[in-house]
Amino acid sequence: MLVANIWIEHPILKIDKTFSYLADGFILSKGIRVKVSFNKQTLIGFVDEVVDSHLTLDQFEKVNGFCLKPIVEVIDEKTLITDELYDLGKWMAHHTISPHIACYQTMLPAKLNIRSSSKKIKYEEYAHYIHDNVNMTIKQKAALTSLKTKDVLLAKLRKEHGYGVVKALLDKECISIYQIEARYKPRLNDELSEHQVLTADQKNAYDQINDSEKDIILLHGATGSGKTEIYLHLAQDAIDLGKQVLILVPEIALTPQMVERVSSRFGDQVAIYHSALNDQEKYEQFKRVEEQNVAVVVGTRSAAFMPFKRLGLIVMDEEHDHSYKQDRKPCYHCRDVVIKRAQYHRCKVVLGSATPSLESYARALKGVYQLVELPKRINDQALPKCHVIDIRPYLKQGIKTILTPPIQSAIKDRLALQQQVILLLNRRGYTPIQQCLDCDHVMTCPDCDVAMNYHKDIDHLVCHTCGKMIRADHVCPICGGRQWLSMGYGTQKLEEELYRTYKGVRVLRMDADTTSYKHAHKRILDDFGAHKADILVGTQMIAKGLDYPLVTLVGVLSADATLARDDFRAVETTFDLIVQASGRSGRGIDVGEVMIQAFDPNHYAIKAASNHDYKRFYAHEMQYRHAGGYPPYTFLISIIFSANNLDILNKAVYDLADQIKVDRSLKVLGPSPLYKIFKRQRLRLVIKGKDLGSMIVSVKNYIDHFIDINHNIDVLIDVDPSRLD
DNA sequence: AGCACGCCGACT
DNA sequence: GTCGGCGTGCTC
Repeated sequence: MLVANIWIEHPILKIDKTFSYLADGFILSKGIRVKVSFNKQTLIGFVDEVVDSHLTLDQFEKVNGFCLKPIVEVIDEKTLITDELYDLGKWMAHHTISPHIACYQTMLPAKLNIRSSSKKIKYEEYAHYIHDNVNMTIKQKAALTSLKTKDVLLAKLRKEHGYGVVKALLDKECISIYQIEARYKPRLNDELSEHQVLTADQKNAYDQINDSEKDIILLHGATGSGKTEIYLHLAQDAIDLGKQVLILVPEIALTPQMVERVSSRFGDQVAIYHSALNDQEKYEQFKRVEEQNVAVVVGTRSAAFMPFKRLGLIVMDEEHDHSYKQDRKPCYHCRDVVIKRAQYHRCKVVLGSATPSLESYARALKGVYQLVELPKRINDQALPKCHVIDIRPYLKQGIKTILTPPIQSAIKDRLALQQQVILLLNRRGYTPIQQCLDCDHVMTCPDCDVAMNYHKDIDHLVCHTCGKMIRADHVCPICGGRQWLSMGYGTQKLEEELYRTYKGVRVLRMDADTTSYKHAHKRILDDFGAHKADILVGTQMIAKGLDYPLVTLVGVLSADATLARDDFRAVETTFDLIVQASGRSGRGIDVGEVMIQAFDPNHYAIKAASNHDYKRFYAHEMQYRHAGGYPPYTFLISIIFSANNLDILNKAVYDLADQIKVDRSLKVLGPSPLYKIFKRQRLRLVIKGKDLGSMIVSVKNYIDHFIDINHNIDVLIDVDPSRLD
């Protein structure tokens, strides 16, 4: 008797274990989807393993105390995943303390998601030549001849030769029709470009990477030092060996530029994978990789799970970026995933950044990773000159604009020279704060305890945490007042102010609001690249990777806003943002300039960033991490508990904290209250320790028990969280 | 999450 | 005497 252990796709995913089913008469292997009856419902499951039991059905029931049910139906003929990805899922479930099924769902494109087996896969119809026929018109002959060399899309054939002609050929059985699954090919450059010759510095770095005995290389290169060209050369080497290459970028906003460069080198062997693709496109890209029709994949976090069979190189650009960390269950870090995959494929991982994460840099200094440095910009181009502007004196003078006089005149100069400007303001919307004129109440989201932002274009207040919207003419919930004071600056207001200040200026705005429609990122960036605008305004999504030679001024308008965050990584994030944004300036012939507006211009992060001095920042920040007992000196596990009822939540979590505190090897911080989101009250525990492996095991035990007895409390575990705010 | 079983109140 | 309220607990 064959017994299949199956992960059940269950709505609440709280049960992380397999269920056994009778598999006699089915062809099964791990990674195949099946329909099974589960508690009087038919659910979809994912086969883990099939074991040949020597027991009979009756004996099995006696031994185990339950009766095996047969599998209802097998969905897939072939397994969805490779052995490697199957093991990767198990590894991920353990290391992120997440249910296995959640991990496999994350790894597979939505079309193959276990639940969504019913979603239609798109097919394309092709026409195929069979034989000639004597009774053919000239048009029919022409159509048939065009088919002789290769099969043609039926729709295309009909369009070119006419519907009737094709029908006649079909009736005469001169052609046949067959269907194959559609394969999305992104529109790529037709012309291929040659590899550029590496400069001496680049060649040196390239050689160091190749000669390194270590498999993980941290490429610490200044912004504009030509890291991408090195990636492309390394990729070519891997392809020449018949291997595949994975290039990761942190945000979709960066994929157009990277895709452009990679595809102009490698043509249609390139696949793109990021969250803006629809389900069908993702599925088709996944299959292209599986069928090995792709040599290079460029993508964001989720591309780390592509079904490669012979990876030769993984590049992770901007490795410090926090969007590599998923903040939903399973909270995995893309860097950990690709390092794991590289071990399996025995290939190198190149982590590139101008501002490496402290963890990675520390590992490189310790010799765990190979450190390769590229301190200078390409062709000895100067790093941009940075000016830090203290906002406070202007505020005292009563100047109520986000653009201080020095930056205003600098922008004016650039516009006169027909050069371009990038302005970074890490706040979307029009104004971030709405205060009641009668009682000073600041309007917060009714579901989330965070201030609501006014968006002028839609004339609504928007909660940036949950998306809730309220009409702008709302009444104050405290005093009934109707008059509101709008304070602060968002990108919309900045855009408006630029139009007012500079007559005839052309401004593009890039933030979550302007990039919601498909291909919006590419469209905005293409327009800016074609100099259809003078100023690009945006949130952090414009800080990284963009390379426009006409940009000679970058303004970071409120540089220390991120410092106010109560988070161990707040300073690092601020430093990164300033250095990365600065790096957009002066990448062409003209020397670039950067203006940084801050309330605290003497803060060490701002000073170090304005001097492009990573090492000094690193030394300084590591002291703080050491003193505070934060990563990379310790490991953290964050556990966020949420429930509708605060009393129940408090009691359960305080009890749990007391239990864990008995364990002397673990340090427990909290429970600390977090602001509520989506109407749910939240508490967090942070576990600190020196040995992540044993921390994972004990936390898993405590939480499994906790979930068993607290059904109404949601638990989100983040092993090695990238931030705590 | 469903969907059962289960143990107490208002109806023909 | 039973129809049905939704509390509790299980799902191979």
